[in-house]
Amino acid sequence: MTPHVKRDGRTTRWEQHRAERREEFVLAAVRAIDTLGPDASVADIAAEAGVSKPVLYRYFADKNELHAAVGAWAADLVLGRVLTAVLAPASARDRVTAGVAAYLDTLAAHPQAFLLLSRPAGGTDPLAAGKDQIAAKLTRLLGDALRHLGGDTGAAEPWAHAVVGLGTSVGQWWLERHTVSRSAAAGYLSDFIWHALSGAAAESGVDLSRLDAGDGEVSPIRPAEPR
Amino acid sequence: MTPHVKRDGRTTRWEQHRAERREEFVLAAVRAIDTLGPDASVADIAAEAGVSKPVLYRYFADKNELHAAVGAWAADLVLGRVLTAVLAPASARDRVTAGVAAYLDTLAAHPQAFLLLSRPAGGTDPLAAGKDQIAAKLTRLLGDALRHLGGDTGAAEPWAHAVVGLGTSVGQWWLERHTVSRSAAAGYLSDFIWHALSGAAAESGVDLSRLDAGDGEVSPIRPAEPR
DNA sequence: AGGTGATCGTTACTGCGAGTAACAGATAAA
DNA sequence: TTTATCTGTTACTCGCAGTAACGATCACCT
Repeated sequence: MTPHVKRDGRTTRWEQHRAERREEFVLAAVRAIDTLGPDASVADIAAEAGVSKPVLYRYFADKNELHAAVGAWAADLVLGRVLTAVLAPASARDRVTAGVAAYLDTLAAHPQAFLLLSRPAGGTDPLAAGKDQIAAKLTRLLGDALRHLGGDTGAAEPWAHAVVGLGTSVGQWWLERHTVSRSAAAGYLSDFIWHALSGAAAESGVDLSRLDAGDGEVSPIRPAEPR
Repeated sequence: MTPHVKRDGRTTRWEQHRAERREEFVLAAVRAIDTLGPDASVADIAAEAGVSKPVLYRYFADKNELHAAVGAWAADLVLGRVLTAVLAPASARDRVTAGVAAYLDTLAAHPQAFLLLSRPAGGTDPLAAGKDQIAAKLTRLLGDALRHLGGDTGAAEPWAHAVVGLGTSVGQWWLERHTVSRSAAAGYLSDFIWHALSGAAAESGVDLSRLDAGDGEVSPIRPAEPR
């Protein structure tokens, strides 16, 4: 891990700076997308950041990578908010409800960005990245819970993807046509998720509603692990 | 509704033919996408159909419309298969299971096309069309069931979107990494959906497992209503 | 028979947006 | 002072969506 070829101070001194600028460009992209919609061109984003295209391309190999970074940013945002809500001490059901509420709040703050989030893989890899990131976290969460309760841990991954897909789909629907209030949407959504999980638990003889917070079924929040 | 301007035989005689050719082009698009992946260009599709681009553009205003048509085609396919499974006479739970199995079978037959299906809206309207079509059908189905059972019919639409999103997300996950067998995936998926629905029903005092087929909670399959 | 209105199809273009080349200045480590 | 790496620019290439313009065919109509 020590310097490989040359690596004198002239090489290394920029590294922190690079990370900061990259982050700055991601935020500019989010701003541009919030304003211009998810089809904002690279030139638009560069303009929003106050630079010209080639500068952006020094930080991101192509548009997909930029989009992926935006996806990761959004995923961190939701994950952070939802996890703090879900891990708060309360009954299991209340925690689900709180998590869903936090989710919809976050969506409402950046509608355009989240519409982008729901446009995932062609065959290549546009920005499923964000969703996968969330799904991975959820998989661990569910897996731990299932193990703790003695259920079938194989269910963790499919269910995690189910919850993510369900969330993006309902979220998108709610963002596009606001036919119901946020709280109503949150209610329907959390009922659905709660019943799915607790019903499955009940079937293996576990009463989920007795599960309390801080129950060790989940690891603490970690600050956006590097990709 | 009688001829508006001129409409002699020379105008009308093509109408059936147009519909047939359009369908033919949709199938060619499906083939091209199955082969070349979801990023197949319009030229690729035209080549697959044995024509040149402008011909395609006589039938579809732009690429989105073509994609939307592919989405609609796929939606019809799944809807057809899933509905016949779901409407077959059996216990409610078995019907859910059968529906999910039919769904995964259909996915497996056209993986590429369905990966395309899950790449929906920018802000414009790429091919959310197909998903919306399914969601609409599901909304009616659930709405009728809820009304029949005296539940809150407002839940129908969010839940329909939840089921669609859940299905595409898990479907995509399963197509990309086949980490579990089809039947296992089907099991996890149908458990999830079944518990979500029956749990919600139970909460309003209804025992869903007593619901039998042909219960009038659903209208018969209709042959792909024109858009 | 001969004109007409619609299709069939082609090749060759425009135009936009992603990504690149090439070049010039700044700054701090060596 | 040289050197490595950043800063940034303008002006290009190139691929693909979509269009223009043209000619052929064939059944209907008069």
